[in-house]
Amino acid sequence: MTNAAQKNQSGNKKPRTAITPTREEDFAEWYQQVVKAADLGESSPTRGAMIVKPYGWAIWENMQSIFDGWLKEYGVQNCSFPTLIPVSFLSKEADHVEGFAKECAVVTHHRLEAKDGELVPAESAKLEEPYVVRPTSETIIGDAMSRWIQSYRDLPLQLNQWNNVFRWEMRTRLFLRTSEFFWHEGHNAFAGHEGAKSDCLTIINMYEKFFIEYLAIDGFKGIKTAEERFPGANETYAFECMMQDGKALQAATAHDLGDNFAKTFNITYQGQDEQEHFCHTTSWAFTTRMIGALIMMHGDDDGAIMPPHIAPHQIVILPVVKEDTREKVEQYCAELQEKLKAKGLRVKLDNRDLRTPDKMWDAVKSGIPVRVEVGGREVDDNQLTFVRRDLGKPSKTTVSVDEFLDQAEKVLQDMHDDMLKRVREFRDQNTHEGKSVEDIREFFSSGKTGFISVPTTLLQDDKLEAVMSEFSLTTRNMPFKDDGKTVLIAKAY
RNA sequence: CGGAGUGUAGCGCAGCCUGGUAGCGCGCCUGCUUUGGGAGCAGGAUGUCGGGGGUUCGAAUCCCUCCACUCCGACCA
Repeated sequence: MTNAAQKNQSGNKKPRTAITPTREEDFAEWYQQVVKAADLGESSPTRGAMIVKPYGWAIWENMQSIFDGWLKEYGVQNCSFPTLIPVSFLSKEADHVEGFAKECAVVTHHRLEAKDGELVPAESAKLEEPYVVRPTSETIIGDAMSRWIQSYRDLPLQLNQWNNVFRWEMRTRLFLRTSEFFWHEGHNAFAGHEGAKSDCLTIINMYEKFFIEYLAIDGFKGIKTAEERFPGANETYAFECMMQDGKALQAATAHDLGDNFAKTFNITYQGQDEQEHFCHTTSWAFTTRMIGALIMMHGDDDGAIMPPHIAPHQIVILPVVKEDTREKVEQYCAELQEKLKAKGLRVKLDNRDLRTPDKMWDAVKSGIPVRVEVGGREVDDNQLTFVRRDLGKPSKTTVSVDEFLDQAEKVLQDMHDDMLKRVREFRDQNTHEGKSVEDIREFFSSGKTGFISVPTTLLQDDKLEAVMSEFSLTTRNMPFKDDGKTVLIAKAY
């Protein structure tokens, strides 16, 4: 740690950056500090599981409400299945078992009893068949589908649930990988493979659109290699993003399960041909991990930067009061908030009894897109001063209230567009082309970070595996844009 | 789950080697002055030293054990 950073942490000197360390000094530690500084979440007494704090949850709620609307538009219906799944269900699909068995929490009793001053599972209350806390719900939904679908007229069946799942992860990081996480899981059934495949493509395109338009993030849409597929899937479509440290993060997936689960759970329908057929099913999801992605893709050394269209608060108003101006400034700010709210904007008025600089840094660290400062001068001139979070102090502008009301939406949209542009430039600048296994070795041994794009034919190269394990690399996906002729290789979260 | 490290006030840490029942900075509370890029002075509150066991007259400190967290792997959204 540098001297400056130490002073920063002890709080004695004016800090260089609001977050210590900087991204360059220690990206992993920077990430954790940003999560803490923005008050998004924290670890919990339950091993590996996180507490999502109100500000973090507000982001998730915004993601939910927007995407949920899109799903309904597409024809998907929400529903709810049990958190606990009979063990026998999970063991029915061979690949699926292999994928999830080793990370399942298991419920074996239904009662506790006091023993030596402690509560322990009661022997007499042992379950005939244990349950697993769902790691994902293909099995229990597959079972229901087998009963719900009888005729071709019942298809397609499109279901979704917003819930939490549990996977006993060995190594956890807040929002990126926790033993419990929140997501939506969609499960659709179709008459044939055509429907399932086109469903996956529709969904992955919806994810892409959502990420671009609301989260200001872009990445690579493509198909997973066989090794990286979801357990039990015939094909996995994935959206891969590049974090600011050059590592990859899988942002969303859609799985073409073929008739694998239909065969295991007997999901069949009678067609117009009077014959019995197996359905083709899909499953797809994105998770609270996206909150981590927002931090790692947009954040800077002063903390989080929230994309305007998903930000819990798009604008924060800071009253800058002196004793003699307090009353008029506070009233002016309250009116300003109402006017902005009337335009459909999410506006926070920070009336807390704190010094202005403290409130200001709070707004900076939590990444509120636009900060509005109002002091006695502005009140007298019917003006306000605003700053864009991503541009910082140099973007400070003083305008009349009317002007701001007119342009607020545009300021937010401009910020969104700039954020997206920066993300795309970063992605493109850090995606390199390679032709051979040697190119991969050279790239990663040079200490460079990012993705390397190589011909798919290299997957058959005997020497590939050695390089992959030498640098802890993974194949991310085979991007659509190259028609499956290339595969992206990177370190991953 | 393998390797490494860390658990002491809300946060960051010192004290541990050489046992004698706790300290610093920030934060927090009160008062006054302040408030537009992290304020100043003065007073004040806060700890079962991660849990359990052992050694000892006495344990934050020594020993055993469990747990949690962080980092690097393996596994995965």
